[in-house]
Amino acid sequence: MRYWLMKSEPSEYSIDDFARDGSTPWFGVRNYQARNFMRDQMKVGDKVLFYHSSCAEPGITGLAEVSVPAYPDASQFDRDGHYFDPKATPENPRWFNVEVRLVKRTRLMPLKEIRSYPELANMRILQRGNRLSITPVDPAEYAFILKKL
DNA sequence: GCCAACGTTGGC
DNA sequence: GCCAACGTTGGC
Repeated sequence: MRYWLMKSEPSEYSIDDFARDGSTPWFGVRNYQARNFMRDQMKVGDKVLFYHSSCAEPGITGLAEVSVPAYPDASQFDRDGHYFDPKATPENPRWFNVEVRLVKRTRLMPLKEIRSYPELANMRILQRGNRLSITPVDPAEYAFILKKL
């Protein structure tokens, strides 16, 4: 089993939206590395830290898990949508998404707090210039965060 | 709103 | 295949 951190801008999709929906397709990822994680590595049952980014208080705010393995992201075929990709076809899809299920809301663990723990110093999200919206999390890091939540 | 960091695009 | 230009991300 693997562990992941998935970023979402609360103005796009917040923990409240997630709690309302229960589960959601993680569509709209348009970065090859993040796509490859979903398509090639993420398995049902993998644990996910749900993270609010680009907002007043960025941080971890929920625990989730992969509920459906990757399949072609429907939004790439929607001509009128924001995520339309003219180079993608149903025969040759370019983008994929998994689905994730919210396991539980947690208190907000702010980015500042994450940064304060030496145990978490190697997390991808803390590295300079990191912009990946989906990053692998070390099992020990995940366990440490669980304990602190 | 600013700006550093990074990915992608496209001309050559 | 190089690399400058451009767009996006995301913390502050």
